[in-house]
Formats: sequence, structure tokens, C-alpha cells
Amino acid sequence: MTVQPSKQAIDFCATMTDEQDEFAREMLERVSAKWPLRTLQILQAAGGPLRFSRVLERVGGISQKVLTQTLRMLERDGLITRTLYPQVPPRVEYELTPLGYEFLLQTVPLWHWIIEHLPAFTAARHEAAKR
Amino acid sequence: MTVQPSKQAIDFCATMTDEQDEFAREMLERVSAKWPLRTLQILQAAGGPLRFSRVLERVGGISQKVLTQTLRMLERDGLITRTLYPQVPPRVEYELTPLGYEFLLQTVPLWHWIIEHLPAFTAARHEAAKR
DNA sequence: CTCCTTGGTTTCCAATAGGTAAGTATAGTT
DNA sequence: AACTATACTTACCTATTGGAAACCAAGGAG
Repeated sequence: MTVQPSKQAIDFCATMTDEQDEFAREMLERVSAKWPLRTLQILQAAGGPLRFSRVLERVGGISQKVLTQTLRMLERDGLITRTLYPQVPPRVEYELTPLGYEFLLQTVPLWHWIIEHLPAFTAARHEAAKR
Repeated sequence: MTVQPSKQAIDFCATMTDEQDEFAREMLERVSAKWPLRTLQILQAAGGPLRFSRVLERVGGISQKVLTQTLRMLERDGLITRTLYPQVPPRVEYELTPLGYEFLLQTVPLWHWIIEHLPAFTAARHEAAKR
């Protein structure tokens, strides 16, 4: 490894407290689990509020229980809002908050980089499989 | 939601194939699990090859078994190299690849953003706890 | 009086993750 | 002959995750 450019971009991590480090790690882990990111993307793509059932359809492959958990978690972290209209049958709408939108924006470069380097990953796996 | 700037930065996602989407999601999920990112950061901070035991010490709190699994996975994805020196007792060294280093660089802005917005997350949780 | 609807919650079960501890291989040291 | 060191691997056990499906509330329709 002789790569040097913007090494300090990584080294800022050294200036973090353990608490910050742990919290950031937790957020990243939580949000990059199987469903949360996809859920946020669905809500972003919708461009407005979505009812529970609509999210369920569009995310696809997720169970009711897990979607409920996911939405509650995202709400707790302030990334989405949950609005209950006390009708019968009840109507609940979920919507991306500005914070959630900003977060989603931050993930884009990483996302993009991974897709650009998809061939490199495939090659690495192929190489590893030979041995 | 009236935020509009660089909306297309997110919408590029729509141009992805399902395969790309799934793969990118998988990579992100894998690498942001409990140990992989931390392991990469340790190897980066070392600035050179590290033996298994040294990584074990520095990561801290990880078991031998899980570290082995983590390192193998990172190697398979081409983010680190594993070099076995056939001595007795055996010596094995792990080192960040340029791909691994680049990946780590990509995570920095997101990491940074999360830490900057830590107060917002804390506030959201506090708000949620009240209800 | 029963069914339908929505947005869950609850229960049960199977799969996965992760930890501890012990085993393994082998040359060198005591 | 016993012991050490290294880098795992294996066995075993527990805890968490996730899916399917049943249950629930409450008013309106038939």
C-alpha cells in the first residue's frame, strides 16, 4: 500500500470519541441492514406519503412484522414520519423527513462506487473460487 | 418534502438492473456488519501488513472464529490480501488492497455525516421516547 | 349477526449468528 | 518427553432474527 492521497480523510476517525464511534457504527449497521435502506428509497421514489400497504407492496418480499419493525425504527431515528389518521379502518401514512432525505443522499456516492466496481468484486470472487 | 436539489443523484438508482441492485445491497450489508468495517479501519491504520494475532488484539472484543470468518470474507471480496508464510509456527499476514483502501475512502463522507448529525438522531430518539 | 377492511401485534417455529472451549499441525526449545 | 507458539477448525450451546399465520379493534356493508 503506497496510496497516500487524502489519507487524513480517513484519519479523522482517530479524533472521534469511543462514544461517537460506537454510535456511528450502530447507525450505519442499523440502516444498512436488509430492509431499511430499501424502505427509505421506496419512500423517496414515491415523492410523498405512502400508506403501510403500499410500502409493503413496493418493498416486496418483506413480511408485515419486519416492515412494521423497520418503519418504527426509522421513525425513532427521525428518518421518516408516521401519521395516523384516526379513521375506520385506520389510515397510516409514512413519509421521508428532510433528515432521511439527506441521509439517503449521503449514501449515493458509496452506492455508486460499489456498482462501478462491481466487476472488480466479481473478479476477486472468481479468483478466490479457483483456489 | 419540498427538497429538490440533486434529486437525480438518487434517481440513478432507477437505472440499475435488479442484479446490480441486489449485489450492491449485499456488499453494503456485508461490509457494514458488526466487524468488517472496523477490521478494514484497523488494517488501514496499521499502514502495512498485520499478523492475525495483532488484528485480533486491535479490533478488540471479537472472537478468533469470527475474526477468521471476517478476514476470509474480506479476502474473498478482494478488499484485503492474505499471505501465508509456510514457516513453523505459521505466519499469516493481512493487508489492505488498493480496492479496500478506496472502499474505506468512500465510507468516510457518510461516516462523517452521521457524526455531524448525531445530535439530530439523539433528539429524534428523545422525542420518540416521550410518547 | 357476520364479514370486510387496515395496520398492526402475537405466537410459533426454523435458520442464522456468535461465543467458549477444545483440538490440530509441527518444528523448536527445555 | 513435555511444552510452546501460531493460526486456525470443530463442536457445542445460546441468543437473535425472520417468516408464516392467526388474532385484534371497530365501524360499515350486506
